[in-house]
Amino acid sequence: MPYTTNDIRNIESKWQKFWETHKTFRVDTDPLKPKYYVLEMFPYPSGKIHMGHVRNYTIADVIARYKMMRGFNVLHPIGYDAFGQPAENAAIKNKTNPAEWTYRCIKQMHDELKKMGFSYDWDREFSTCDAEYYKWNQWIFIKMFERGLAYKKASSVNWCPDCETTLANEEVINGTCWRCKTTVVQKDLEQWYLKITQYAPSLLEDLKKLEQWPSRVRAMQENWIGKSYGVEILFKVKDAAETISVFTTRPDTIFGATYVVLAPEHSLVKKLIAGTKQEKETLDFIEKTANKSKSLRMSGDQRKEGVFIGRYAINPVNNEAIPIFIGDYVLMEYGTGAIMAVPTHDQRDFEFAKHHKLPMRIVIQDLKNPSLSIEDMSQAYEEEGLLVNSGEFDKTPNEEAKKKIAEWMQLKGFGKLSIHWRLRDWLISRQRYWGTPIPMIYCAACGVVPVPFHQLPVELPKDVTITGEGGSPLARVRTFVECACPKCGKPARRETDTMATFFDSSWYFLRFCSPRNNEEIFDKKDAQYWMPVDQYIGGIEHAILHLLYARFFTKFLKDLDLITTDEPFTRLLTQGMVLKDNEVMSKSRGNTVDPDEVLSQYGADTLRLFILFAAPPEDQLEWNSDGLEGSWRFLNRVYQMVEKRYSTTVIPAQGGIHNQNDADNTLERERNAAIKRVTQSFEEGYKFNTAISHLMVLANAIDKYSNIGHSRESGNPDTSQQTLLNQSIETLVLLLAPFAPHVAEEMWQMMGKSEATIAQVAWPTFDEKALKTSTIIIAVQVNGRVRAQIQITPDMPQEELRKICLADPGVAKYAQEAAIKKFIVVPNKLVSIVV
RNA sequence: GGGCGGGUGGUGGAAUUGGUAUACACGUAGGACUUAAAAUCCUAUGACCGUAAGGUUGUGAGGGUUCAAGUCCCUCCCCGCCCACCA
Repeated sequence: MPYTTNDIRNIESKWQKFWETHKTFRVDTDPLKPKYYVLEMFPYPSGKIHMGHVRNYTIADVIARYKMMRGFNVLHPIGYDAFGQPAENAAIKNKTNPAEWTYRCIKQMHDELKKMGFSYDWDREFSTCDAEYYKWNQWIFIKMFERGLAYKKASSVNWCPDCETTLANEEVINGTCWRCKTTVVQKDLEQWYLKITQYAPSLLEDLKKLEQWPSRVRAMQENWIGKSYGVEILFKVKDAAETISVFTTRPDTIFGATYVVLAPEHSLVKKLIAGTKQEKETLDFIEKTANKSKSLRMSGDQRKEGVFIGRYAINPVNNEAIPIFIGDYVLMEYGTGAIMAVPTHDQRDFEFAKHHKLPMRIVIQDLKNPSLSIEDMSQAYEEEGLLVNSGEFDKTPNEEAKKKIAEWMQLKGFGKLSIHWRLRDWLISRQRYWGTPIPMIYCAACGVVPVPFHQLPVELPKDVTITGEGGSPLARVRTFVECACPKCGKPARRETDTMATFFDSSWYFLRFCSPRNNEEIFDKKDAQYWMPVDQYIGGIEHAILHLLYARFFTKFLKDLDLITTDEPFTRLLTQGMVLKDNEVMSKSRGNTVDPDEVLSQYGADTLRLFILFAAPPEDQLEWNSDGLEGSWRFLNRVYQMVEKRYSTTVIPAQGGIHNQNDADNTLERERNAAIKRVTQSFEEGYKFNTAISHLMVLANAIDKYSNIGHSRESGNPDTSQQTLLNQSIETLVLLLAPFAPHVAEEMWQMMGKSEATIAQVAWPTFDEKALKTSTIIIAVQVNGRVRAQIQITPDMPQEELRKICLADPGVAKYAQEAAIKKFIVVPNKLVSIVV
């Protein structure tokens, strides 16, 4: 019977219904069974799933199903990262409510995921916009507040004029808003921050534990956290009481410091310029810089601007008076907001010094080319060398001098060793509606007061008009804003900012452990059993933000003694992008392929199989509809193979295998080899593309064997051959089950197996002995060229092998016994003869 | 500028980690079946020379180590991603 699109629809919906009614993938905490927690990065519910989702979730599903067949208690949940701006934009556009729009999208997404046949425990499904979930966001926030990890601070923040909200540093991409690409500007605001910097040392240190993360993700996090060792050096200001502290990682160049630069916002600047001739010029410059957006200031190829402020600093190592500048290339947020400038050995200082015609002094000489001179320099010399013009440190290699000078300065009291981090505290306030309300109350008498636990959740008011203009929508809802102070009971005002959505996704994997618990954030016992996530899967775009925040929250919750693990994700897989015509598939490019259309034409199994077969999971995947057709053909072939064998005749399933001839042995070997290789591709790095190729090899072998069987003169193959054939097909179906679960179920049922669902049948095992062959073919090389293929018995002794080799005409043509210099044997692989 | 990946047939990709390069698929060509088409099946398929047997060559380029290199070492070119005035 041909296998049609209609058959597929029927088969797939039949088994989806079966899994649903039997709750096949529902799991509970069971301390007697080994657990396995597979998780994909949950989706933002935009309504439709795209190929990126399909790829991500298919990879996760195949792993989950495999682990299930290996006997693990597998937790494989799904939820929705449902807060965020698109819902507000859609609400404005469609004149609806963000909640309504979001829940409609979730429903649609839920149905699409079901059609893919993913093995989720649907009983654990939730959305972050459910009050039952975000209540615990608020709870975490208050716990952080109580420990000083959530705090309010006025500062210059990144502001997106289009979204009318603040952005975290991590959300500013090349000076633009990560969401709408509008140029980000600076604005002074009072905002809530999370003190992630307190965890910087452990976030960095514990990266070492994450051996099963891609090295590039670890490297990206390491760069982002950005630990640097250096020295804070104190420069006294000439004729003043003030001292400037500068941070440097290059103390070896201190003798070459010819000026000092402060950030324009530096707190000392106004004090130092009071009454100087340069006062007005300096103030003008500060004003000018403040109007420049931070992104513009931070882009590297900007000309370095600055002005002399009319004051001098004393270099502590040589008592030289050097001018003090303010410059836009010095950032207040990093280090101490002040630098010592060594133009000869720092490119930025070099450019600044050239522009302002400032003095330079070489303090490191190039070992290979010792004629380095200021006149000839066209750029700073940042390589290694020996110190010169550096007093007692002359002739010291600069790497060594770094340490020596740092220690010497510490001893003399000129400075102290210090460590600086690139990581900044995380700004989480958003002036938006569709997010978790920050559970804080402002009371004129009591100050900032957290909402008490029994009043949680602080629910989002339902009837709010979203216009996208005029700042936070919540601020205009009187019934929301006006409240009683929990401490003194007097009228107070509620915080109207909501949390950044990254907050929601920083701990959802814990909530999946006990999603219906309304008394606690999660059940400690459940979390203890399921955590950490054994396999996490998602896009590389989350390498920094989400993964760093999730690690931070995990560490914090561990410090609250709620969990025992300090890292959330043991193993991480970052799947590659889906491309079409060599470009990333995206709506804006208009080159998307709708999974829904593929589903209605080919069904989920074909789509799953293609997407896994076309490329290894971590690589980019080029969409190819011909390849899709190929996956369809393969499934069809296997289906017909099973149907032909099991639907018409009853086949005796009894009897052992007594392999009689080469064909029998070959098939049995291929069967075992397929089990071995497919299993390996799961256990050693998820090479699903080769796993599927091994399934195809087995299918080819079965076909070949059946064809021989039909042409046998003796007519029907005997019982043992029937059994071998059945067993091989059975193996093929079992190995196929994680990849194409619907067809596999159907075939399993057709085969009359007693188990209700193949998803719970044990994964097949192989016998190493069956992989052996009685004869093998090896290559014979003469002087590195393959000259013959010879058939030998395994592990043949060298003398015999030598005879056989030389007797081969192809070898004899190039090598005679007398001329042999070397005779190298790679056991059971090849022979290499040197003449 | 810094970090991390890559570069293999017409295409997607394999290669047991130094041991017969191109598994498996896609595509293409030829054939079978068919009134015909689709579907399916069979055969061939890195390039070059040759009717063939066979030979030469071949994993971005060039060198090296080795009996043997896609894999190791050196020099260089190109592509992708991430970070970047971070002192």
